[in-house]
Amino acid sequence: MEKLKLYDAEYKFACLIWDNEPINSTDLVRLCAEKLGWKKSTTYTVLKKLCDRGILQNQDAVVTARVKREDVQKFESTTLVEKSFDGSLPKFLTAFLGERKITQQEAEELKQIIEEATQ
Amino acid sequence: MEKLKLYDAEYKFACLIWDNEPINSTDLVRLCAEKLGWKKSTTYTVLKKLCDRGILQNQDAVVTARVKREDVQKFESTTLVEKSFDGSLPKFLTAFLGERKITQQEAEELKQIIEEATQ
DNA sequence: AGTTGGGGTTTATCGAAATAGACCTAAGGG
DNA sequence: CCCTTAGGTCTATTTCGATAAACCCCAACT
Repeated sequence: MEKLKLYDAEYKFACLIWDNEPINSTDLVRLCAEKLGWKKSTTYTVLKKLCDRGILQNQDAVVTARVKREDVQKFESTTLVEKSFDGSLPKFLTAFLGERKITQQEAEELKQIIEEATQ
Repeated sequence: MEKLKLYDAEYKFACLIWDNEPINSTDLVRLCAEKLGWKKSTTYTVLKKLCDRGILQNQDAVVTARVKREDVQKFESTTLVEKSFDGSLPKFLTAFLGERKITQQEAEELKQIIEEATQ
């Protein structure tokens, strides 16, 4: 299950599905035409690839996701932190914040999340 | 100056420069051959592109960076958070941590970083 | 004068992501 | 019975990131 890597077009496509599943495939073609400017065959091509990779499924013209959005997000964020920050979350956070300032409230929220992940 | 986006090969290359600047271009060719398995022309091709984009510079065969590693890292992390998490750092953090647990010490470090960014 | 090595540029190749064209089959309506 | 439409496949085409081949200039050395 290591193919959680989605390319840009695939990711946008998957987002439409996460936001609308379960969705009929013909409706999906319409939606992609509208939101992404895709032709019918483009939609089916990408859909098939993601189905083959086990990310989505298409049964009786009903498309659903087999992989949760959070799993893909986690994969992406982990990949970035590993690639650019030695796997170090503090390094990531330092870079992300830079000179940026956050409000008291955001800070509390973040600390809460950290608290909950502390063993 | 909005072209801080580096592709994978470009990023690896830039890392070598950040780690070794200032570096003579011929030495850089050697280094890339060793570390990345690149031919001379590959090195010069990528070098030129990054110079044209203002990321690096090559003056009298001495290569240096014009953009700081931190700026690229900040751009990358910001881009990810915007693309996948609505620009919300808490959402990112939640996804990144998932079921993962962190040690007391890491938690302290993170909270410290947050503290410093709180206005 | 010929060769070697440093310092490059210009143009090409190659694979893969992104997108689409052409075509196919089955069901249903007039 | 023909035509349309839903639902889909298979095979291009286009684009671009990654990599390199071939070539060029010039200074130094022999």
